Amino acid sequence: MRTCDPKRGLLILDAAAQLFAKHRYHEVRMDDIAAHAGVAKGTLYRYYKDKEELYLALTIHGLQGLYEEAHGQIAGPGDPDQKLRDFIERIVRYYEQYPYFLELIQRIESSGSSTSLAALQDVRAQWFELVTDLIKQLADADLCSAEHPDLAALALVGIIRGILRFTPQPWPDHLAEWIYDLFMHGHARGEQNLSHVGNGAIAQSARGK
Amino acid sequence: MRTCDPKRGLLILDAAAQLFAKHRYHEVRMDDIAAHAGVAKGTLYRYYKDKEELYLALTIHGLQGLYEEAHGQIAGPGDPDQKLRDFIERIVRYYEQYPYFLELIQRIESSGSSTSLAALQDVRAQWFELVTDLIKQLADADLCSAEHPDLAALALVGIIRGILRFTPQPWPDHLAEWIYDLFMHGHARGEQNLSHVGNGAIAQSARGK
Amino acid sequence: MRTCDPKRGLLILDAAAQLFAKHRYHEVRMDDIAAHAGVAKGTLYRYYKDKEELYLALTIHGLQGLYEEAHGQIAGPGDPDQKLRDFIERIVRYYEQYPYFLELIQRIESSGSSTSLAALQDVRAQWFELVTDLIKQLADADLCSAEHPDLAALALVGIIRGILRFTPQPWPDHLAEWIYDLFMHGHARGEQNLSHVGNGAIAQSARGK
Amino acid sequence: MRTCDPKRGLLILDAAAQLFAKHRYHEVRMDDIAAHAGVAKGTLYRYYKDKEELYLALTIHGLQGLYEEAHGQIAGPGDPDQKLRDFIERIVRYYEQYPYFLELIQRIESSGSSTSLAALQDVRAQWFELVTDLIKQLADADLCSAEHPDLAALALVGIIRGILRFTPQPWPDHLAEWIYDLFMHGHARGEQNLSHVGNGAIAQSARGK
DNA sequence: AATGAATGAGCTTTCATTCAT
DNA sequence: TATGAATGAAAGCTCATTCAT
Repeated sequence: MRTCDPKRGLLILDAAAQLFAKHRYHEVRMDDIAAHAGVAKGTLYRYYKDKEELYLALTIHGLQGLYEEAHGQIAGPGDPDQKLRDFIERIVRYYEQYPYFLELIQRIESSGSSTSLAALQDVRAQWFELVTDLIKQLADADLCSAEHPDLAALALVGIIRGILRFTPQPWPDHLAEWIYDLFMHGHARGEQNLSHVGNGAIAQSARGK
Repeated sequence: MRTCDPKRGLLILDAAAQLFAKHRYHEVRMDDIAAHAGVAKGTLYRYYKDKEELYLALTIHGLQGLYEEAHGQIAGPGDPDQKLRDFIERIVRYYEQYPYFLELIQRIESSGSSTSLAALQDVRAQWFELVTDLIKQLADADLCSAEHPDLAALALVGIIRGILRFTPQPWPDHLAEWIYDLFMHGHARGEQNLSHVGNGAIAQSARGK
Repeated sequence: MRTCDPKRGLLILDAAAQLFAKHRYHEVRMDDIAAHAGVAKGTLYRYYKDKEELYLALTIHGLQGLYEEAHGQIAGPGDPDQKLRDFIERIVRYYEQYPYFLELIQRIESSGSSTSLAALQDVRAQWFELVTDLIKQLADADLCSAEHPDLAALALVGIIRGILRFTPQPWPDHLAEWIYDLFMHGHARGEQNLSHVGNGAIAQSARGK
Repeated sequence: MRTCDPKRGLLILDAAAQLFAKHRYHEVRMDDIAAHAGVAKGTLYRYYKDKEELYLALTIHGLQGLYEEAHGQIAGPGDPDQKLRDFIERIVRYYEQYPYFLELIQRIESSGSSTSLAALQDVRAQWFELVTDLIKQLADADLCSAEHPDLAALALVGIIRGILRFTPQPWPDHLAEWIYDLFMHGHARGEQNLSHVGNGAIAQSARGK
């Protein structure tokens, strides 16, 4: 749709994000989104062809934002190991700020036939390429295995997702670092790596406080 | 949910599983499920109160099945390290056989107010307790860190989910083992461990197995 | 649509006919049709895919009915001249009974892309073929010109339509006969042909009584 | 309807005419008309109160144009028979030039409550009076029946309409003359009169013209 | 006066649920 | 008990109309 006023387009997206994060797709009514965004229902359809496209735009927007945040740094020069730490930190922070995105990202599905579905595929591919690229940089610096960087990327994202999704906010400090350690060094020899975390906020929250 | 003929109840569940795996909740119509199961639409309502309950029953059934498969072995005696390897292997196989479950498991959401929602929470808790327990066994045997077994459990499940979900089948041989390695030893020193993935079972002896 | 209960299908069609005759397409709401037919709105969609198809079915049904009434007699043996008289009579009567059809017939248009649009074309072609055939029979019996039977058919239907549509009911007796005379002998020498009508009801109604 | 710039008013009317001729009332959107006329949507409402009035103005405009073309000649002195021939010729030509009018004219319906509906009734009455008047002139000159000039008028218009509407352009030569013959002399003795249709103007002298 | 983005009433359509058979 | 036609509440979507610019 020809977005006339970009600001309003984002206003709608933001309202939708909050609702789609709390409720399932079919539980969110266009009326609700409109009311939440403070616009008329018809306006939604000026900016997005239909409910599905609004939903896709939302997911794409989220991925895009995260991608753009990370891209500049990862693509640039620098120590790959530090880049990885920063990257994880960044995602954790992004989720802290936009917790609903965590819910949205996992609802990406083989939906209909919308044209903008292709756009989503693109951003997603772009995103995974970025993560894979980061891991390749590590491998090039001999900091990790050069085998299956793609699987490693999936694993990394899986860890982050799995932990953040089921750990209630606010998350403890050093969570990002803990994730880094697990990904790089594994849980088997995690004792020494976790030492600095065991005294921090993680242990508290994880043990039910 | 006065299940009259249990066989028919499962028939319905199975039909529903296939549809819910391929399409989103709101895209699956009760008509479709009925047609797929070869029963009349009204019959669905003899076995499940409504669409939501059918959906929950489906997820619970899947989790339960996986839980029961794993429980006997994990709870029993034996080498914790071997148990973990077997456990991962088991999940990978389960997903190989019931790929739709992979989709279903991540759709567990803060749904409505259904009474059987509690049942789902229970199975899920039960399931995570099982995984956490396994990791504790490892820690007791001094095979891994004793800190944050719950976070480690989330990470493990996250890795598995992340990889299986986005890796098209057929999966490479020894995928389960690769996951085990990553989880236990991390990606940093993964080079030697990964050599066998996709090339057959070469590196098994290298790690003393 | 798989018409389950044909009786109900006609019930709906009949209700729709009355409404479409009095109001324009966009002025008739599906709610109205449902209420008029004494069924629920959803039922309409069991029998007809959408509003357009319901509308087309209606027109087709009307044409079909008129066609079938006339076909048997025209196709059979007999005096062509008498057949023509009977035919006109028949249409006039049909319109008397189903005045709404008069309105519907002229709304046949190059509408959407519905598949049943083809069906409509068929019935219409069938119908005009019937009239043309009748005129050819007259020509074969040397009762009229053999030239342009198709144009003559169009003219005949045009006369009937033009008169009936703008003449308020109840129509005078012998109207059909007057039409026959005009079509066959023209208005120039109409005086003697109309003699029997001038004393009937036509003159009364036409002159404003 | 405070028409500010009459030229623009006609521009809109012309754009609307083309669209309403090809599509049904509810299929034509104000957006379409505006786009077609090259003006903004809001402008339409400066010239016409609402969609209905725009539609009525269009029909009235068409009828008015046809009326004005014909009026001067019919009302003036001259041979009634020749006037009739000219009249039919004129309508055929008018339709040839503005085929959409043929579609519009038949969509005059018991529409809403618009005030300008009365105006339409007026033009229509005016129009039929003109035709009826012409036929009365013929009767006065003893060239046709003096009975039911109103019915004859309806029949004449019906013939023209019926033929033009369903005969694809380009129409055969002398179509107007053929219509004249049918109306005046009927189809029964049409054989000699019709011979020239499509074969050129042969039979003119035969009828003393 | 002209514009066209915003509006929202009201329409079509869907589909979970019911219930007479 | 199983059925599937009927239901109608609820949703998505449209588009004539308005009005700030």
